[in-house]
Amino acid sequence: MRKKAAERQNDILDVLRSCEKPMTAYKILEKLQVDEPDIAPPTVYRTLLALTEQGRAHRLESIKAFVSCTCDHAQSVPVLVICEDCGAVDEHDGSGLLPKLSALISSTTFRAKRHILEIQGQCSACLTNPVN
Amino acid sequence: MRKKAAERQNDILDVLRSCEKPMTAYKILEKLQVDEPDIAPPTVYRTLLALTEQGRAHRLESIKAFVSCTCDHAQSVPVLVICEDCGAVDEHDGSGLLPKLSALISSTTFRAKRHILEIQGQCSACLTNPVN
DNA sequence: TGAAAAATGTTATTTTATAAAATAATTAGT
DNA sequence: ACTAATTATTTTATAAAATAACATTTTTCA
Repeated sequence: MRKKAAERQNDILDVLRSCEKPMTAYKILEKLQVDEPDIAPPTVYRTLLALTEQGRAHRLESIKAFVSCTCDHAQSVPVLVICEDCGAVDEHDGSGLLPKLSALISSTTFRAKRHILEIQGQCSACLTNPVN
Repeated sequence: MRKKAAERQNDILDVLRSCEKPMTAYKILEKLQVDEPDIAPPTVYRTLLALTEQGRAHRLESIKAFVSCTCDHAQSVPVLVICEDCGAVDEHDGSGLLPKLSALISSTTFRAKRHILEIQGQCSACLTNPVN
């Protein structure tokens, strides 16, 4: 008996929410395989593609991992702040940056479809309390 | 006879410059292997790491590829504009965005080390002349 | 010179991602 | 409601990207 896409999407969102840290596709796969041992990578990747297209999850391109969206899913410019030490990710809405960004690139001639804004560094917890 | 790191770095920069489009690590490897058939992936990755740390090349995280830097290598916030259709990449200096970015994240508590700004869309050439 | 450290090379493997084929579910026409 | 055509999903297999671990060479400097 096979699952509907929407149901799978919820399963994966549940996994992402239950782990505060970003998860790679294969980590997600492992979690799903606890209940459904036959699931294979393409199922996970396909579902993650749907989720990211809907804005319900984000892919952290710089660390090849995924998090669930914690802001407004409709926002067009998520800014993902990643702690290199503990892996925690914080999400902000970067819509306010769009005017400056458009000015920067030759926006009259380039049609932007997707903005990828990621910031890597150390979060306050890891700065305060090194060796995490 | 083995090559010095600086020489390898120049070799790879030459490859990146001679191809206007972004190159994956393995495409670079292929090019190098024309002259030096024994080169292996780690050599390429190590050299690319040095180049990106120096700011002489950039890694396009969202498409897993590399380009040579065309701006000031010292700039801290490269904005890489990628055409999804033809693959062309344009580089801009996004330092001017830093104040707004800092304001957005809790900059008093997060210490930013690296900014990843990539914009995907269609360049003017591909908009004007579809089916490239 | 020669021992220690640093840089580079090699082999093998791991991790990430997707192509292609197979199967199941759904839809639309009658 | 039945069945062919379409669409969606799963499965198998493999491709592509990245790195771990170890070996070797070069450099440094006592």
